[in-house]
Amino acid sequence: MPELPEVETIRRGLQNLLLTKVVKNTTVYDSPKSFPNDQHTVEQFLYGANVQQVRRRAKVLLIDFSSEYTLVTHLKMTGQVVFIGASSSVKTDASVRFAAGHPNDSMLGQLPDRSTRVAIEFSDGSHLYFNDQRKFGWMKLYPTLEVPNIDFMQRVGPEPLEDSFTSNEFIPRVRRRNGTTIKAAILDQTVLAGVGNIYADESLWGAKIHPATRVRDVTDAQLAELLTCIKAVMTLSIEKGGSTDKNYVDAEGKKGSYLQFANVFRREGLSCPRHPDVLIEKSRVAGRGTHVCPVCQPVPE
DNA sequence: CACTTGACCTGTCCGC
DNA sequence: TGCGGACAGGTCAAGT
Repeated sequence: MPELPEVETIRRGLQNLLLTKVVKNTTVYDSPKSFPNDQHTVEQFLYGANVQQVRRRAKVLLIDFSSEYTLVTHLKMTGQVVFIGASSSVKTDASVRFAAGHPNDSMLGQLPDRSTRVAIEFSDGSHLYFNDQRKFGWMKLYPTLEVPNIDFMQRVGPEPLEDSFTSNEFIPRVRRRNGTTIKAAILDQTVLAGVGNIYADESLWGAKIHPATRVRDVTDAQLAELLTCIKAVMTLSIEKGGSTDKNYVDAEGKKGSYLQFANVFRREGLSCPRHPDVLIEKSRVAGRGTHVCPVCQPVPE
């Protein structure tokens, strides 16, 4: 679920809340993919270190510490990050609690809970919880200088929202996947970073391209329009705090409301915004649930 | 090699 | 009501 806009929303919230926080302790629950580092490394390079900055690359969250180690987190599908401020006597509310990622009901209860994979305690008594129902996500520790050498970082494509990323670069990268469908191509993280199922469907609707169209059958002009739509959709989503289907609030008490603005995603059976009398259809493309307007996006030959 | 499918997991929803 | 199966969808490994 968390795609680029969701992780960027998380980054912005944590940047404000975590700066200068000092790590006091960590607890790893049932999370076989997290902290393969030996306990000695975690203790030596995390404990007593303070947060310098919070970065994002693609869908990966990067928390840099003064020890020149970086906490690298991938939320995959159901991961979430929850910050709870020091509150032994102070009542926990939106002013001290930040939650982002895939929402679930447990967020309204006490943490840690059944889905908690990692808990980080800071010296002021606040906590950062990494929760993940399905255990696909992970949290690992790397020397900051080695982060660019991680396999994923080596292979992941350009950031779509960089002004320097234009159709001049986008088109040849997509055409490397000429034999597959346009949806599979933009979901490929080595082509460009950060597009997941929601924004793939939304941007393809925006560019009026059927997701199952072979890349070779999409014109350069259409690809240029598609990139424009990817940028627009992601920019709007970040403004809206990302996508969530259940209610939650971030540090400022705002909801991630992008899905209210979605044109096709999870709107099967509802009317296309461009065609009030045409209903959105759902099918399966590139192994994912896929939403299209059958008039805007005619099925390819 | 290029592309597609399955595995990783758990919770939820739907039909019988 | 209970139960089995489909589904959710990011990424990597395995299969075609």
